[in-house]
Amino acid sequence: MKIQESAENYLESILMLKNSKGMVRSIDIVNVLEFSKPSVSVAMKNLRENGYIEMDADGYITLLPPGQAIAEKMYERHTTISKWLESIGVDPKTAVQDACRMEHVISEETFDAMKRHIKTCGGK
Amino acid sequence: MKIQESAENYLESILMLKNSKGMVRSIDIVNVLEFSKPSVSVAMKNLRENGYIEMDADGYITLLPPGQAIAEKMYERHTTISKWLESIGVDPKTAVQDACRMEHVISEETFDAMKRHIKTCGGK
DNA sequence: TATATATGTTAGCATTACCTAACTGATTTG
DNA sequence: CAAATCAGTTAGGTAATGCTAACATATATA
Repeated sequence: MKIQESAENYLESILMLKNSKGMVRSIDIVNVLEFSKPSVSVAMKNLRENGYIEMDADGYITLLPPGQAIAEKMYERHTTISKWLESIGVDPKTAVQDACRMEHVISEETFDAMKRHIKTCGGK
Repeated sequence: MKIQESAENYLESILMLKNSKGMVRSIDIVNVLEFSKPSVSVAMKNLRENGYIEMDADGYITLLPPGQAIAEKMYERHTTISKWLESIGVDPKTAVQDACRMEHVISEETFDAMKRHIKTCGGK
C-alpha cells in the first residue's frame, strides 16, 4: 500500500492532536478535519490494517513507527512552509491552508532546498 | 462546474502546445501528458461541453476565453515556480515536476507573495 | 429507569480521474 | 486494392476519498 495524500493528512492530524491534548480518538480527528465520522472511521481502519496506527479497546490511537515517521515528516513540512508563507506576507489562515496542500505534493529535494533558502534568505 | 485540478492541467498543456507547435489535437496532449487516448478524449469532451475549448471538424483545439484565462494563470504559476525552484538549487526535472503539483494547490494570495518574494530575494 | 448523548461502525452511494478493450473512419503504404 | 496506421470515441472498470442513513453500544442524565 503506497501511502496516499489523505493518509498522510490523517497521520499528521493524529500527531498534532497528540501534541496538543495527549490522547487521540477518531472523534477528535472528526472535529479538527471536519470530515464525517464514517469517513474517519474507515480511514482509521485502513491505517490500522496497514500498520500505521494502533487502537486500544477504548478507541485511543497510537502512532506506530511507520505512522510516526510519516506524521513527523508532514508536520515538519507543515510548520516550515506555513511559517515561511506568513513571513513573506501571507495571511496566517491562508498560509496554513496552502501549507496543508503543498506539504503533500513536493519532493524531498524541493523541501530541502526550501529549508536552505529560508535559512539564508529568511522572510526578508 | 467548478474547475478541477485535472482540467487546469489539460488547459495548461493545450496552451503550452499551442506555444510550441501552433496547432493542438487530442493526440498531442496524449503524447505530452502520457495519459491514454480515451482519458484525453473524455477530458476534452468535458472541457468542450463546459465552454473552455472548441474543436473544429478535424479535431484541432482552440482555447475559448475562460479556458485561455485558466491556462495562462497556470502557465504563469508553472514557469514562475519552476524557475524559482531551480534558482534555489532544485534539479530542473524535479523543479518542473513539483511546480506542476504546486501550481494547482496554492491560493492567489500565496502566489502573489511568492512573486514579490522572488523579486526582492531572487535566488540568492 | 427511560431517554438522551456520545462514539464508532457497516452499508451503500457519488465524484474525480485514470485505465483497457473494442470499435469507427480516414489516410497512408506495400 | 488490401492492409496497416493514426486519431478519436464509447463502454465498462477501478481506486481514492469523501458522503448519508441506519444501527450498536456505552455512558450520562432527567
